[in-house]
Amino acid sequence: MLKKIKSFSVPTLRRLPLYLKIARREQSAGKLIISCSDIARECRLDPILVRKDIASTGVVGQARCGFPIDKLIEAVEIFLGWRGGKDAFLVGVGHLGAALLKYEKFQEHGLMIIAAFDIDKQKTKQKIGNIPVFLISKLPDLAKRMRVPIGIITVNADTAQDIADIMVDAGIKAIWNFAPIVLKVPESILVENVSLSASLGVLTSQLNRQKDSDE
Amino acid sequence: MLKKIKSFSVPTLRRLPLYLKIARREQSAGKLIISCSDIARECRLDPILVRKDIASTGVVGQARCGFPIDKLIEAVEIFLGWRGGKDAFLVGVGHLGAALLKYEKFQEHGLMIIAAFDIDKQKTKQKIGNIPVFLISKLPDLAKRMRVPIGIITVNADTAQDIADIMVDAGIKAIWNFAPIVLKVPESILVENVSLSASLGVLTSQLNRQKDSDE
DNA sequence: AATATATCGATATAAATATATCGATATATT
DNA sequence: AATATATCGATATATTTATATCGATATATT
Ligand SMILES: NC(=O)c1ccc[n+]([C@@H]2O[C@H](COP(=O)([O-])OP(=O)(O)OC[C@H]3O[C@@H](n4cnc5c(N)ncnc54)[C@H](O)[C@@H]3O)[C@@H](O)[C@H]2O)c1
Ligand SMILES: NC(=O)c1ccc[n+]([C@@H]2O[C@H](COP(=O)([O-])OP(=O)(O)OC[C@H]3O[C@@H](n4cnc5c(N)ncnc54)[C@H](O)[C@@H]3O)[C@@H](O)[C@H]2O)c1
Repeated sequence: MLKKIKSFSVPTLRRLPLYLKIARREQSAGKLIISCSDIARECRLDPILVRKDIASTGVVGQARCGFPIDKLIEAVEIFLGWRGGKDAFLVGVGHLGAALLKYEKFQEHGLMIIAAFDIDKQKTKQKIGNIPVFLISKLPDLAKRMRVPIGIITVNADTAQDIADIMVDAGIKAIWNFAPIVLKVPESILVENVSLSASLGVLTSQLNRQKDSDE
Repeated sequence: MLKKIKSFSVPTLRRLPLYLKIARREQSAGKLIISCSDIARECRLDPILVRKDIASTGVVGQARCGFPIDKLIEAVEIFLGWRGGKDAFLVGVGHLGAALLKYEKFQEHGLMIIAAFDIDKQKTKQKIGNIPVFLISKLPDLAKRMRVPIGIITVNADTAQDIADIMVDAGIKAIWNFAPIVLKVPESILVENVSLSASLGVLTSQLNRQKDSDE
């Protein structure tokens, strides 16, 4: 019974952060109202699609004018779970992991990376982006005590499953996975994969086809 | 007339790299044949979906057995444009850009980052991941002379459009954009965005909804 | 040799997503 | 004040994507 969560369209969830970014910028520029058409033009999307996406956050607009920016921002932030901020642990302080730790904008997305972990003792000697790095062995205890909901995986592909297992055991509910493998986790655990291969596949495949048709 | 390129499903293009990775691994392990069911199980997808995806690459299988791995790999690589390798320039040697430059696996995806560019002269003093870094002012001439098809954007959001303009002028055909903005480019230019906000939006939104239903 | 079974490939159906249409309404324009 | 217009919100349609069904076939099993 409880399983019947109203699930929202993933494409919608992926577009909303962009609308939010635009809305915030316009708000900073002093605007009080923004219309779906404005957003759609900038995103190069159909205004009807933007309106439907925004409708799913529950915010109500004004005919002929658009949406009050403050209400729109609030609704989208709440809908995305970006209000308040969620704690996260990052595991794998390598090239990519360090880049993420140094990225300051995640706070705008309600993500607080409060600690990082690595197996390499050298990495624990310094803070990165003002975030402390601990030995991976410390993760379970810390995660349980602090009830950290999100784990970020930036270790090598062949270690990623082990780290996922550790995270699940430690009570982490959602995993943001940058390693190029499909993690095996219990159904109740959310996994979102960032697959650069997938993205690159779209680009190069289309590039190839375009070239073929040119000649 | 020429515009009528048979376009393939983007979801399919995004899944194929994963199948390829699995196929390559199984080939290394000595296997000669692989079935859609095998791949589907590992990817946690419906075998029918995997079969349809693979069918779009044109490879033919054997009833009751599966696909010859070598033929499958060849077909997917060709389909994705990963055979031969495509040259790319990267602009913005900051935290993220440097991580990408140091990532060795892009060659497996047919991507050869042959040079990087930055506006900061300091960055040009050293190779990163064995890739030379030049001043951004050198890009147009080099790109034109070498006919580089792909540009990777890892500069700050507020500079990304300028860099895109420079790339388009320099004859680059496809842009892999890591900056969180929608680039304005001519229709003929391909753009693929890597949006961490989008990915994070899916994760946190679903996490929120799950939590709501728990209590 | 006969039978069972797993898989491909084609076709059909279902579900999800995107686009179109239309009335209502708030503002701007005449 | 009357009219035009841009936008919302709801509903309808079209398109895309995913899943199901079924016959053909190659191998394994009895
Ligand atoms: N660098 C990129 O641009 C890039 C791009 C796409 C995908 N990825 C993926 O991201 C992941 C990380 O890539 P990277 O380039 O940063 O690799 P990296 O080798 O630089 O970093 C991996 C880090 O993980 C740590 N680690 C290894 N095993 C561990 C364990 N058991 N517990 C804790 N820490 C452990 C290592 O010490 C290292 O610091 C890989 O899976 C890679 O495929 C990276
Ligand atoms: N670091 C991350 O984890 C991360 C995550 C998501 C998105 N991004 C996006 O990726 C981009 C880069 O992020 P970052 O953290 O690496 O930033 P960064 O500030 O570390 O790097 C930006 C680099 O671009 C260079 N640059 C600026 N203007 C330039 C110009 N006109 N020509 C050439 N080079 C120029 C800077 O000198 C710097 O080296 C940003 O758009 C950011 O939003 C980064």
